[in-house]
Amino acid sequence: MNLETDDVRQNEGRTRELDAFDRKLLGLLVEDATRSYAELGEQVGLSAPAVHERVKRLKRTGAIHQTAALINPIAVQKTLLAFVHVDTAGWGKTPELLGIAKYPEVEEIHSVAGDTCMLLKVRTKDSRALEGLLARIYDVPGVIKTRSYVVLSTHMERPVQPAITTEWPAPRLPSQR
Amino acid sequence: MNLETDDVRQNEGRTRELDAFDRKLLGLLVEDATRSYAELGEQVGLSAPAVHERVKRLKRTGAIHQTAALINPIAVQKTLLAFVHVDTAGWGKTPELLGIAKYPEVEEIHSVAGDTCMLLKVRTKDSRALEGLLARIYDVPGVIKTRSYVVLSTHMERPVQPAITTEWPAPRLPSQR
DNA sequence: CATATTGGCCGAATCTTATTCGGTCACAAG
DNA sequence: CTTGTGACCGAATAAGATTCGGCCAATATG
Repeated sequence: MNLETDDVRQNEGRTRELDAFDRKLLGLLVEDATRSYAELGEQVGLSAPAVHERVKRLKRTGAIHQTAALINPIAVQKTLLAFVHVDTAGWGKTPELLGIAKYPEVEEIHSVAGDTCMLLKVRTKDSRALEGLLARIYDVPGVIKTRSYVVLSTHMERPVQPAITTEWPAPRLPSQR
Repeated sequence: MNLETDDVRQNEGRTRELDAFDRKLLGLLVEDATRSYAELGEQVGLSAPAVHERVKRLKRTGAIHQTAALINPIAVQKTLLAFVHVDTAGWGKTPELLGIAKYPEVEEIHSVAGDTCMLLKVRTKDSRALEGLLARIYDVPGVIKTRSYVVLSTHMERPVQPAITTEWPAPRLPSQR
């Protein structure tokens, strides 16, 4: 592969408004990133080189930040999914807490508004492993308590979708209740 | 592309234990699914055709269920991320509630143990859109109330990792606290 | 108004990579 | 011991990615 080719990472800042073609391409690629440029072109009505050019730009500008294989948690022995709310004394966004990112069972770490400080999405082999992870979380200075929501079943889980609902249907009126 | 070629979807059931090569390949592909088979082979110590064979099997057996472009929420105008806990009267897993899956801002729907019935991960354009979505959730018969945790900042967010922590370091002993 | 300049598209090469195809080897069952 | 079976490899082939030159429209420029 040539150097200078496909250099992602440059011009991260550009956000030159996505047009209809870009949106469609994003939709198709989120669904299946293995499609050929020829097929993509056919779907959106462009030639393969034109699609290639656009996809390259989407990557360059960061609209697409990664192309990943999504794996089945069961296949890799991660049967337990849980969301852990962490209350901390003071400002929870400490390097120590972020340090738990080193464990591959931690998938997300967010600071949230509401009665908790941090929210974690974790996926472990079993409850034993969740316990091990929670123990490590409690080790972090400033952690007051945690509340874990163990997932019983997942009805849907998908990557960020490019589509946006522009018109929210009116809720049923109170009189109709 | 040939028919009969690359038919994923068959033999979903097979879970013939993943070996070290498979794990390494999964790790590499989760990180970047655009790598060539030659490069993958170099990394794990196999020839390109051998890698191809294994990756095909990983897809066939469902260990890899999708290859997706992961997109930057900001690029598609989805600035607001929130986790919504939904309390329902009775068993919340109704078709009506699952019906909200049709909105592209809904990324996850789980049934959870704990004081709530369902947990949603949603990503919207702004708080206005979150309101619109919540209105639709309240429309579902049986929904008692919701609690939303709005994300202020995301410190980490990544796909399912194949690695597993086998030995959890011992927590600090109480005497050391 | 005439004319550069730019950006984006296309078809036609070209080159890289995926995929297929024997053939070999190790291991296990008969 | 012989026969399968599964997985590997190198080489050959096919498919797809990437590059290239030219074209065209929209927009600046003199």
